[in-house]
Amino acid sequence: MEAQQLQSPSKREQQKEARRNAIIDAGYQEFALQGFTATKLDDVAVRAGIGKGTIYLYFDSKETLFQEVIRKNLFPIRDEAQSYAAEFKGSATEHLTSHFRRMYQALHQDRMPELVQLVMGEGLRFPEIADFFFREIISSNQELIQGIIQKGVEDGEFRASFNAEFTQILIAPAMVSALWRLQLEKQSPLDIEAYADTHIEFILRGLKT
Amino acid sequence: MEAQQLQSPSKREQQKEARRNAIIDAGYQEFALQGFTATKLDDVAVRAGIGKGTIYLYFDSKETLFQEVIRKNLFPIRDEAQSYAAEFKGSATEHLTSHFRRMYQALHQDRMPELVQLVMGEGLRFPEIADFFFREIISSNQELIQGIIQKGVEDGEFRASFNAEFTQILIAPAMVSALWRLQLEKQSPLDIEAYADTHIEFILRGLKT
DNA sequence: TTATATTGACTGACCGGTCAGTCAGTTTTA
DNA sequence: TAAAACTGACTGACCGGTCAGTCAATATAA
Repeated sequence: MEAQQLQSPSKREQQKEARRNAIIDAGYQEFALQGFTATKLDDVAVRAGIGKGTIYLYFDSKETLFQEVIRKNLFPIRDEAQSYAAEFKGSATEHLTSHFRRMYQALHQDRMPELVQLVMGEGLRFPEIADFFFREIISSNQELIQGIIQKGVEDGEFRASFNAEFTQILIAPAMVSALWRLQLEKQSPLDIEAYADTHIEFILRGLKT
Repeated sequence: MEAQQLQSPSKREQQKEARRNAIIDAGYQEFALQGFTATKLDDVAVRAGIGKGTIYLYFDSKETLFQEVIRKNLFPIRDEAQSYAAEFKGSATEHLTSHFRRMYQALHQDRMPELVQLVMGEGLRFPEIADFFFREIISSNQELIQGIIQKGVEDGEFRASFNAEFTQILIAPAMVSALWRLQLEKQSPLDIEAYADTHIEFILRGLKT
């Protein structure tokens, strides 16, 4: 029995895992659409195709579900960025360029802009999420960029005088582009391709020796 | 009698104006502290030292009050920036430097970081506020910066190849610094002075010929 | 000047709608 | 058939918005 469980989860366990993911998925879509406070668990349940009570078999509270939604959706992005960076072969300039290109791609795919707004607008009010977000996402990205810059300095590609402590200066325009696309597109459409090009060129120019 | 009313407002009229401002003030503080959705009009009333019903003698709804709070607090900043820019004498480099210094000062004074988060997180969900914010604040600031850059290009201080359409790239790091200060200070304190210095230097380096 | 009438600013108890969270009963699985 | 999973009607707290009544400020009358 135990051996069988280790080899392949029972039908029940598979079902449970599927349910859990369905709820997180539905939560993601509703939270992204409505924001945390305005999201109704009834709607999440309908979207997941289950009864509301079932949610409470998998999560303690709306807040817990919210945290899990954020977690589950940001982890893959971080992991992918890290493994990509670890394997990258090329100059610091090339690396930085491709890192930011991938960042733009990630930030504008699917419901990421909504997630950015969610985290910035409401998420950071939850200490747990602010903590998680900083520790797992921001820090990781900062260290990654700092690593690239340091290599660039060592190789003589980048100047040493830029205070690499402040990677926010490099990243912020990308975050803002996601928010803009989401909320101010009507007032003033943004050509993300051109924006990203301009931004990356600006960064390189600011860092080059 | 009528003459007297024109010269100095009656006691009632003074009272009315004072009340209105007290409510906006109280609303500002509560909204900044709790966010729009979580703010209770009861609390606003208590803070303003009045009954809840009174709010509805001055504003149609919670949303209207919110709009007025945003408006009242952002107008002065915009106006000051505009008149300062109009009178500025000096090179484009000096002008851009001082413009951004003033922007940092404005963004980090009083409850401005909270206001930034409020607008970015919840405000933009209200089309009216997104519209107002874009039309009265962002546009104005963009045009101002574009003007400075253009002068810099004409005077040969700045390169012509930067796409000045994307002023967001220049501004975003300042906005993000306000959010950081507000929410991520615990995880990783930010030295705003040094940050602003680095940012401004980075901008100039990116624009200079 | 004093007494009376009118105005309108203000109040807070109240109402109706909403929704997170619960639990007794039902269905599914092993 | 026992246990586990699931359900959705229900509850109670919450809160934006209302309105009948109060009272201070002002206008009018005596």
